[in-house]
Amino acid sequence: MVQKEEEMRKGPWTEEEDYKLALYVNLFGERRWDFIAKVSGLKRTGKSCRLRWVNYLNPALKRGKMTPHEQRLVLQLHSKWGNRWSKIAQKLPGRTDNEIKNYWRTHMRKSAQERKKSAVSSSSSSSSKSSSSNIITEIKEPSFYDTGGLDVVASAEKKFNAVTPTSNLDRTVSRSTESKNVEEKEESTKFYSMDEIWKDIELPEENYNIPSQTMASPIWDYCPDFLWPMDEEETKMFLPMSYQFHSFNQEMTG
DNA sequence: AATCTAGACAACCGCACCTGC
DNA sequence: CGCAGGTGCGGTTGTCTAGAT
Repeated sequence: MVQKEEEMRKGPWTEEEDYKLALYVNLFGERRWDFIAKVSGLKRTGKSCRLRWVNYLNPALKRGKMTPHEQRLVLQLHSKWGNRWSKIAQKLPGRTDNEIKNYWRTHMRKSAQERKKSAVSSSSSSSSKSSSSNIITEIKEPSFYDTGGLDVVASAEKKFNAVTPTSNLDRTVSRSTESKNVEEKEESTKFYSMDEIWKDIELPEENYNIPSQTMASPIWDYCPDFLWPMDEEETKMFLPMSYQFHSFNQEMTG
């Protein structure tokens, strides 16, 4: 049933793997990942396929740097929800939880380092831990970028999340209504003053209208249009993968 | 030019939850 | 009700690259 572990590929995805995955996700939708992994002939786990799609191949993804607006949104939402990355990602179309998580991690580490420096240089006797900016904690502490203090809200919400539909789409739809309720609940919960948070980041207002540096996922640069509006070409997809990819390449190269 | 470092991004892992049997 | 498989999430680690030294 389950493929032997030694047969499963790990590590970076190749272009060919991306092609295959994109084709089969288009055929079967963004679900049944184990099934897709199996029928596509990819020596990857369903989990790995899903991750690759969600974080990289999904055409809805924005790529490139976070805009100042997005950066502020992340900070604002994180102050409300803590490390609920998927929840935060829902509010930033085209951004993944992984991307936001990475962004946060990188920038909080940076902020923490700067803070540490300034703390050392300004005062060596200050040992107060009740700083208003406790959103930033010491580097190398466990989960240093975890705000903490939101456990109550988080656990309450966890119970609220008990009803979860199956598909990604359903989940998103459901969560949008769900999160609204949660938001209503949380609206009254205390969160960090934004002034305190904004102090830690640059706020180039003038950059607001700068178009975000976005681009399609790399694979879409060379994926032909015929891939997405599916028609009789679908039948070809059921040919052996070696043939499919070969003919695909021929399409690409003319 | 070589090496070092930090940032950005990709991917894996473990756990929890959901669903169908 | 319990179990197994599928899926999603958060945490963590690995890799690549650009800039600094």
